[in-house]
Amino acid sequence: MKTTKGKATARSSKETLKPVDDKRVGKRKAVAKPEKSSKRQAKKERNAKKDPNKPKRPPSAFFVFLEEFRKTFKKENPNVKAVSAVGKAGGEKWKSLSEAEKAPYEAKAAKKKAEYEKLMKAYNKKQESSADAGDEESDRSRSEVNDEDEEEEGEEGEEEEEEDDD
DNA sequence: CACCTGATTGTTCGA
DNA sequence: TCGAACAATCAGGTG
Repeated sequence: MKTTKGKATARSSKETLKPVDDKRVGKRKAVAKPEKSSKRQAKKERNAKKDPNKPKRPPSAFFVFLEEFRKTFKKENPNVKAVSAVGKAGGEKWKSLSEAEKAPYEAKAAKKKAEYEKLMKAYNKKQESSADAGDEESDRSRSEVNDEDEEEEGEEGEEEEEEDDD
């Protein structure tokens, strides 16, 4: 367990309790290797192409919020051209939001994740098919999340808590 | 000309 | 269990 540090993945317990920032990765590039430009940010799948259909990670609630925030931010700050500016402002605002406010974003992120899981299945399948292709259909049949289950705004009825602290 | 970097947090996979 | 990487963005900077 190692609670002494547990700074990372502290979310399991209570990240908010202790400052997790600390710039753990600072620039997600040094940490492990202080030197060496190990900064590979996924380029443009140009030369990557390592995986035929590697599903891109779904935008987290923060990114969903950021997307909208960027519009607003740029709208009020069309002069700002630094992506870091939006990131900082977004991050700050994000922390300012209440769970209820983040709920809609999380819900959206949750949906993306659901789709991502589906893609992952296909992705894993593809890799496996590499060795032996042929029965992918049988296995996928049951594994497949039903053929056409478009829940859409179903929303399961969660969120919408309406905290209304005001 | 093309790719990398910065900056934010969250999520996800791998060892 | 923990860490490291990557997701969008966008313009500037570098090889």
